[in-house]
Parts: sequence; C-alpha cells; structure tokens
Amino acid sequence: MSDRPADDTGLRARKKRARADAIVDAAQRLVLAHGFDAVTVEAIADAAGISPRTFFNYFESKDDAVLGQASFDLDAGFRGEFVAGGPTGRLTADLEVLAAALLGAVAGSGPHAPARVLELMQAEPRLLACHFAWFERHKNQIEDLFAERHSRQPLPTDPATCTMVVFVLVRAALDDWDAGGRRGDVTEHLPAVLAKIAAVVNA
Amino acid sequence: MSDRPADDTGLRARKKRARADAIVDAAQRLVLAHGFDAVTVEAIADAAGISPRTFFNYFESKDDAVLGQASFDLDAGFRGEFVAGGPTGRLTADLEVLAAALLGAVAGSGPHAPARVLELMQAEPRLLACHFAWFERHKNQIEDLFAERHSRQPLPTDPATCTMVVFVLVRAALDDWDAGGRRGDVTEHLPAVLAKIAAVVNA
DNA sequence: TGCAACTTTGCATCAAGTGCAATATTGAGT
DNA sequence: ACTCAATATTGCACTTGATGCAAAGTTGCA
Repeated sequence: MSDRPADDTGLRARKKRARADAIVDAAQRLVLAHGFDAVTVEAIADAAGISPRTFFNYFESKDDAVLGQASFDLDAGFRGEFVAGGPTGRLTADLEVLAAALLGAVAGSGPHAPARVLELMQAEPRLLACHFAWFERHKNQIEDLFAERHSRQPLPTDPATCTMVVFVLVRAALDDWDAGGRRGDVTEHLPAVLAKIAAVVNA
Repeated sequence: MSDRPADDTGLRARKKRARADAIVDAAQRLVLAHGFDAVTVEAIADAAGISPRTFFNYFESKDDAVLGQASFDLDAGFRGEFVAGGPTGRLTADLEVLAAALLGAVAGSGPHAPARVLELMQAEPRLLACHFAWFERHKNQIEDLFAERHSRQPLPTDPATCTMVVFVLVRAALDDWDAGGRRGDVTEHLPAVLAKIAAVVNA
C-alpha cells in the first residue's frame, strides 16, 4: 500500500535488506579476523546464510561487499538547498556539509562503522582502491550539484575542482580522525582539515 | 661491471626491460582497441611474445600491466634538495615540482603516454581505482620527504596534508589538461590548478 | 667450456565471477 | 484460502585471473 509506513514494507523487501546487511556484516567480520585473501566468497555466503550465487545478486564483487558500499544519492531537499547557495551561504562551510553527507555514505551507520571501514582499508590496500573508485562513480553527481549552483551564483572556480576538493576533504578528515585517536565523529575534523589544506596552498 | 654505463647493462637486464615494455604496450593497445574485459592475460602475453605465466612474473595483475605502473623512486639529488627547502625555496612552487615528478612516473614516457593512460582510465573505472592505489602505495615515501623538510624548517601544516595536496595536484592537473584539449605538457597545468584549489578553500 | 644463478614455461590448482535455467518464495487478486 | 504472476534463490558449468611447483632454458662469470 502506498500509504504504508517506510518500515512496514513487504516481506520480500525486508528480507532483501536484511540479507544485504548480513552479507556486509559477515564479510567485514571475517576479513578483520582472517585477512581479505584468506576469506572466500563461499565463506562469506555461508556465514550470511545464502548461496555463493546469491552473493553476486547483491554485490558485484567481494570488495564491494566488504566495504558495504551503497549507492549514494543526495536528499532532494539538500540538493535544492545547496544549488540555491545553501545550506550556510558560505562556500567553504557548504563544502564541509557536503563532505559530511559523503562521509555518512562512505562510512555507513552504526557507532563503529567508520572505524571498521577505516581499519579494513588500512589492512587491505585494494579496498582503498575500491573506495576511490566509489568516489569516482559519484563524481558526476557532485559535479552536477556544483554546476547548477555555479549557474546561479558563480563559484570561485570550475565545478570539477570544487568536486575534487570535497573528495579530498572526505579523505583527509578520515585520516585526521584516525591520527587523532578516533575520538568523536569524523565530520568534526572537516573544519580543521580545510584549514590545513588552505595553509598549504597559500604558503 | 660497476663502471659500465647505465645503458650498457647485461643482456639479461636489457631483455627484462624490453619484455616489460612489450607487455605494457601490448596491454594498452589491446585494451584501447577492445575494452578491458574483452582482453585476456593470455591475449596480452601472446602479443608480447611470452607465456601467461611469465606475464605474472612481470606484473602482479592485468590492471598493473595495462597502466604500466612502475615503481617510483625519487632521485637522491632531488630528495636532498627538497628536504633542504628547495628546489625553489617556496613551498607551493616546490609542491608543483614534486607533483611534476609524480606525473612523470604516473604518465610514463613518450609523447603520447599521458593521453594514453588518461584514455585508459576514462574508459575503465577500475583502472582509475588502480591509479589511486598506486598513489597510496607511494604515499609514505612522499610523506617522509615532507617530514624531513618539516624537521628543518616547519611546514604550514602536517606532512600528511602536504602529501594529500600533492596527490590532488597530480589528479587535478591531468583533468585540467584533458579539459583544455590535451595540448602541451600536463605539468604546465599545475600552477593554474593550484590557484583554483586555493580559490575554493579560501572562498 | 662448464657451472651457478636466474628466468621462462607448463601444468595443476584455487577462487572470483557469470550465464542459464530449474526451483522456491512472495505479492496480489479473487 | 487458492491461484497465478512476478521475483528471487540456487545449482551447475564455465571462463578468467592469479599462484605454487618444478622442469627446462638462458645468461653471467670464472
């Protein structure tokens, strides 16, 4: 029913969601325990209670499953606001907000999610490559945002460079959070990281 | 013999170098012609005149072969100079010089090398991931450079952020060169790209 | 010329990943 | 409650990437 609450979806959809979560959870636990190469798709599928064939109905690759990489779509409200020059009205602050949204998608939910993803990427370089590939897949979406905003109120430079800076903020915030002992939320590091980058390029 | 000229190495070393070049050349030509997935390791090995097993003696993966990714080591002279505050004495200009050295390693030699690598990465997202993974593998080496320089004359911020900026310069210069019609040398775009990034973070 | 060192290669193997089709499950209408 | 369409799961065969082992071949050096 169209008026059914979002969390009251059909059994099929709920099972699908639960299965995807089970796969990611199993994948991450097993890889953290045994190392990426030692863990097979068959082992992950077993732990998640599905067949290996089904595994590939949910994720394109073992890498994707381990990172739990979801499609990322910006909230329509956020898009409208950003394009109109918001949410803060100042570009650098708005970059931080956008970077925070991306961090939410990259790191996922749950209290230990960022730590877990970071630990996995640190342990497995190839997952880091996957992480970057995810960024590139979403680059166009972000760039379009900047292009629209630019058409209303000119940005200091082209949308491509703005997009690049956002991705660097995400990356640098994760590293800074890690270097700072992983306390608090990753997004809290965005202002400091932006200041550091400014210090370098203005030297 | 230790006093043998660099280009007068043994037959074995020369054949090894030639084989590696033949593999990369074959890989790039075949992938550009047929697409990454349609080209097998066996086909590349055939075209390069070696066995598939030998292919894996030269490159860890098909991806690495297609990108022709070489180990990158900074010239000892350059290292000494950079660490001492050179080559220009101004950090941002020195970042550009360092980024240019990296571009040389990433894009390889030959007049069409940058265009070819860029084209491959544009056509195959997974090669882009590989490209980033290469950066991450060399991150420590670059970060060490900054750490040493920092110990003599403090940088505006930590070596990790400086390293991140260098990598962004490399990436953005490639994109800028592409967007500008691929004329001239990629390294010529570094100053403009640095200025653009500065414009964004200072907005 | 002979031998050590190194490289190439064939082969068997494992694992990731895919297409196809049979079987199972769920949703919707009556 | 039943039926059927739509969708998902699964088994299987297969291709390809990648690896370890050891035999055979090539190169360097005395």
